[in-house]
Amino acid sequence: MGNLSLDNQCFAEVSLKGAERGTDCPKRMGKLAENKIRNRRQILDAGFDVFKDKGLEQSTIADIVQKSGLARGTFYNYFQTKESVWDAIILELLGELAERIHKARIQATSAYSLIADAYRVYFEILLEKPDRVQFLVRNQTPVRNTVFTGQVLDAIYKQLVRDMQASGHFNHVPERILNLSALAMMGVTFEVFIDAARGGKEINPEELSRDLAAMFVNGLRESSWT
Amino acid sequence: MGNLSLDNQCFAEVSLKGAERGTDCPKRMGKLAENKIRNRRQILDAGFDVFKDKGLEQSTIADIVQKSGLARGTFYNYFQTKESVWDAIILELLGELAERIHKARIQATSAYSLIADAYRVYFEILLEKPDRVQFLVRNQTPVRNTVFTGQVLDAIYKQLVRDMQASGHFNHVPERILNLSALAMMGVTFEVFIDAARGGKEINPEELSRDLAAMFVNGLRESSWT
DNA sequence: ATAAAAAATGACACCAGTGTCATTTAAATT
DNA sequence: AATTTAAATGACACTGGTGTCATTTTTTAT
Repeated sequence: MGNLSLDNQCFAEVSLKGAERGTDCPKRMGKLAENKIRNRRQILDAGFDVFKDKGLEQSTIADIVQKSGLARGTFYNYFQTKESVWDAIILELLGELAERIHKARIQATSAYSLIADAYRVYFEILLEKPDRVQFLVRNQTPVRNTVFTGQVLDAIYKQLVRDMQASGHFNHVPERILNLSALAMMGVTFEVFIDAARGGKEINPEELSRDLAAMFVNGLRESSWT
Repeated sequence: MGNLSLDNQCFAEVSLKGAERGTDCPKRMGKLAENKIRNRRQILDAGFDVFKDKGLEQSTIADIVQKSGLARGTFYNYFQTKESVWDAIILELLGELAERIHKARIQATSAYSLIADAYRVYFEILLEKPDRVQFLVRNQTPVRNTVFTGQVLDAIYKQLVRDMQASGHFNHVPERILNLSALAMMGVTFEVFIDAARGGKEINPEELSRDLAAMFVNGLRESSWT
């Protein structure tokens, strides 16, 4: 799996709409640059679809090329490998995820809500677009691999620890346990979601996040549940 | 990843030693059958080494064939794909793991020790043979994928839930939480181990299992740590 | 000892996927 | 409008790996 550094610098978030519509946006963008963005988008979208259907492993550059409607050679103007397409897709998704989860966390008013709200946001985001669920289920392994690797893991994991510390709700917990639990919360997230998806159970973000938070905050000992 | 059903029925655990030594064993085994076992063993061992070094994805049948010392054609008399070699290897490892963990669990005298002891056994088994650690680290993804899939997951996961219930130490915990926590414990295991391995930290099975158990039993709330 | 059966061997044909590059087409510049 | 620069195109050659199978070797049965 690539290293998630940005393969191709064309990261302008400028939506095409702006350029198409007229002059409400800066609009100092030639057709060339415009097309670069559109092509990149097309490749990413095609990649998402292909990965969703066949899984990263089984997907080939040829597949992506075909679905994108572009020519084989064009692909190589934007990405070197299918993995770099993958990385770009994940990066995009994680960006949104991280932002919204962080937002939820800093609003939390208790240890419990810090955990519960983050989980809820996570589940909600996934369920927002049905394709995302299938993408995740079909690619559990590579997603996990990307997320739990190097910078990305560090970014997410450290942010979680930082959020927990900053909240002040966990001052009493020894640091090594705090680290452990952050790791645990992340590790669990996946399992739980996939398990639910696999069992065909309807996922109830509200309930699931409540239970998970309760479990982590209260533990399993008797006094917690009587 | 294959379905872990046994590709090739030759699962006789009879060690070659018995046959070589003389008559202390049944020894009603012709050279043909004997060789079948030896070849299979050779392929599995070669597979383990290759996977350990290159990772499942990067490994090819050609690699395994070469390391095994057998001929290409011979390989296909025993396995259809590298994945079935993989599955056989994992199955063997999991067998040992499951047995020893179960043994530890049924001896447990408290909720805490049920969890802690199982974790300890798990870490110990991994550290027993150094190659195993490298194998795991190099193959986190496929291992996880195999373990958290279909029958195997069910076997391990359900066994855990059953052990917890049978112990009587968790009668007070609502069933859905019990299921959740079993999932959590499994999900965490990996993360924690890999994290330690990645960080280059020396792994202390004793301490790590204590902390994990404490976390799950007591939870993170204030009263648990003051 | 001989014949029949089982298994091992490795050369070979085959293929899906890759990355390149000479050529064409489109956009920017003058 | 002409020229230059940028990007798109897809045919092509190449490759690493696969699975097969006719032949040889080893084992078992007679």
